[in-house]
Amino acid sequence: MLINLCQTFYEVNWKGPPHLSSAAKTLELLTYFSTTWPEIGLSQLCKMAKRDKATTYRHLQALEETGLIEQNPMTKQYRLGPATLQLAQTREATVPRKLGVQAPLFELSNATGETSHVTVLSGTIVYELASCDSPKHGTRAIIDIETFPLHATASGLCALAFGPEKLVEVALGNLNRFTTNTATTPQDLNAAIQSARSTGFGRANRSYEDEIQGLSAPVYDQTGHLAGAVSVASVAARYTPELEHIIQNELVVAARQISKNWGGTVPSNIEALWAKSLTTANVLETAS
Amino acid sequence: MLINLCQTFYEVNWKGPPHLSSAAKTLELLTYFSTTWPEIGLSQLCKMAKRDKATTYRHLQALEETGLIEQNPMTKQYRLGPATLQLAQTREATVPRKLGVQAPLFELSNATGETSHVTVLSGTIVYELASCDSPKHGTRAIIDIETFPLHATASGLCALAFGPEKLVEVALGNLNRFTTNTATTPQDLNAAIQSARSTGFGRANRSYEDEIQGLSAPVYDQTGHLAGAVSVASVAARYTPELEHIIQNELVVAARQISKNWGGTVPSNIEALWAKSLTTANVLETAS
DNA sequence: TATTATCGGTTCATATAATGAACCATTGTT
DNA sequence: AACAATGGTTCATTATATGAACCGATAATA
Repeated sequence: MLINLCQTFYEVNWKGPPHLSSAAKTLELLTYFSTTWPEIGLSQLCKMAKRDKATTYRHLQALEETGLIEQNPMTKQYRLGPATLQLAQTREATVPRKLGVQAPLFELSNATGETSHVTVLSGTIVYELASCDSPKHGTRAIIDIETFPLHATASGLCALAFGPEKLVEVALGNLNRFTTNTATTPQDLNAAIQSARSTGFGRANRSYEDEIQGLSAPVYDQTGHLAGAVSVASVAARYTPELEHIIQNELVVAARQISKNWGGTVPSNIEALWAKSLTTANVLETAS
Repeated sequence: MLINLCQTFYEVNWKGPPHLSSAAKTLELLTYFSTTWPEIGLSQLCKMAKRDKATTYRHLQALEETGLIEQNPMTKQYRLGPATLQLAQTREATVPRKLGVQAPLFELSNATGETSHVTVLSGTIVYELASCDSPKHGTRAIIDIETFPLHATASGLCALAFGPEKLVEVALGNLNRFTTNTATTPQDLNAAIQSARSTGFGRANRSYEDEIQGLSAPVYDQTGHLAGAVSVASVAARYTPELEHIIQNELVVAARQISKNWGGTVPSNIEALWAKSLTTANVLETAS
């Protein structure tokens, strides 16, 4: 698992896998480049990756030969290269994902007044695919990570609850604490997964970031398996049962639409869970 | 140099570099995926890359761990993964290129009635960045390669003529013949380079594909060095001096605009070459 | 101006990690 | 039922990656 959640604090808590293939080590370098840190010098990258300079240099050269990175001729620092654009173009031509996501996300953000985003599951990693802000509120959730921890985010919980079983093992092996609410014991995590499996929604109640409440619904593609999740990240301070009800309704709409755009459909057991959840929510709402 | 110009004919003429690092061999696998061949099985990929199955499998696993490729759960074949989208997003946020290219390309195709495209130079490789068709003619050039040979394309000649000197050596080491017009001797190549240096335009007269005539102008970025080229690919059958004159005029406009959008300017010596070329063309035109 | 501390890049003996022939388990075809 | 594909795995061999020390250049420090 090659995840760098927060490059800024790379010094602390680095615990690299004991044995990585040379190729994997080379590819891992790519994860250090981000929009917040787009250019990295050789020495800096060595510190980040905790690797030798000569090795890192050779790895960078391999990446440069294929155009995945390039050297800024002015600063001598390295940055992602044009080959990345090629690959993305081919990927999107092969498996159009972003295309089927824009409109539903826009609707979702509009209807809820909150930030929405879509993630995709590939292997054991949950990736950010697209996100959409709502201008309704001054404060809003900002999605600035690229890979989502399975155990601490609504998207991740969706993957755990409705994706391949092996994911749970992976998640159990990596129960990082992000906030006081993060599930860091197998018991807590299983409870969260069970909750998702009984409601049809992944829920992250300030478990990844303080003040952010995430709610998430699974999305399917033509394989019939879980392909990702669509989520709404709300500012916890203004989270109410009414808002949750709205979000759940809109999530269901978006999840259906995105699944359709990806060539799949939401399985009937998930639809049943949603129907139950929404009815219950309705009851609660009318009771209040 | 990791170039796979035409994966369809991988069987013939494969002559891989003698020694590649493991990482480089892993990355090379990425080049076999294209829009025309988006999914590749393990055995097939072994044949293409002329590599052992076990090795290829391990390489694929490394790529899969980072999300650069994924396995289609239905067919078990491999395809590019979602991480490619992440990288492209970061790249475009770091070095906006496509953004500054769309409008000028559209204008260029419109004004010339031909297919136009922009390439970027990274290291010693010329990459396709974007292209734009014109609906004017039924027959039109289709750009379906991703990396452009230096010695046989207009874009490549621009890079050789106006880019770093070392490119020439690289090009001389790889004088593949594509058509009967391809420059396959150092003499021919030098003549083509000199022609570009004296006119300010790269020219590929059916040297890469039969029936395609390419014309190309250099583009610059904030470093002050050549960053790429903007080109028009015409169907040779309808290529006339008048059309060439139009294309040259429009190329100059596009090259200036794209350079500006990329934070650079066209150097005055190039501008001088263009001024001379266009005047000469004018004379020819009025004379005819 | 000399000193020091960076930086990106290079070398070479060492030992670790990549390799591929042969293997297995499935699947689909004849 | 035999065959020929496929994706995936094993393990002895050895080729390949590694990193401490080094270089030259640049830039800040004294």
